[in-house]
Parts: sequence; C-alpha cells; structure tokens
Amino acid sequence: MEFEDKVKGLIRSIPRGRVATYAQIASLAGNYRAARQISRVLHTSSDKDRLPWHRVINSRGGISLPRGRGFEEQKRLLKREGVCSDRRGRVDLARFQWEPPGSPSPAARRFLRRLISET
DNA sequence: AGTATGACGTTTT
DNA sequence: AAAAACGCCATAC
Repeated sequence: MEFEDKVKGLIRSIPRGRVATYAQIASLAGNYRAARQISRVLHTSSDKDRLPWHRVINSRGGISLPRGRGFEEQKRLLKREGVCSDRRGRVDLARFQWEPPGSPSPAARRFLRRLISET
C-alpha cells in the first residue's frame, strides 16, 4: 500500500487554488506510468479519506468526470478557490498547475516538450 | 494465479 | 478537433 499512501499524501498537499494532473501525481509518487491508479484511488477513497479530489484533473487540463456525474460539482469547487475553467471544463495549466517545491516545474517541462515537437 | 477495475495518456486515424 | 486504438499498472477478489 506504499504507492497508494504516497498518492493520498500528495493529493492532500495540493494547495487551494491550484491543480495537479493524474500523471503528475503518479510521477511524484514514483511511477510515471501509473496515472490510472490515481483515478482508481480517487474513485475508491476520496470520500472516505476526505481528499481534495477536485484539484486533480487530466493532462490536457480538463475535468475528467462526465457531465451529470461530478463534472459540475468539480467545476464549482474549483471556481470557489479561484480556479476558472471554460465551458468544456478546461483549466489553464500554465496558470494553475501546482509546482511542488524542489521538483522540476511542470511549466518548464511543457516548454521543453513544445520545443521538441517543433522540428 | 488470473481477471476486473479505473475520474489516464500518447499516438494514430 | 475528436475519437479510436493502444499501452499502462496497483489493487481487490
């Protein structure tokens, strides 16, 4: 249960007014390929363990919950913290993504990735 | 030891 | 832009 505990701790450490992606949490927890685990953990434990589940979104900056099954509430909870999303549930990651202290900044990584895809 | 789950991510149509 | 096709993997049972 080591991985899962790390995941929960990480999710709890996302500050108000910021978001993290599933892949980001997985990576910080030690397995960059385990993004799906994050959704599993959220699905099973976010109520029970009172996790700030609404601060976790997908790598495109979007809300993954379907409309009518959580989408609206997540959007509302984020809005309440100052994180705005468009009608389709997209958040500007460059502005709102959490950058944990001491780790390579997601903003920098996005920048480098964009340079690569230019060629 | 399989098999199912799950709010994912990247690449390819 | 959007959807399908893949790949991915810790847990529960």
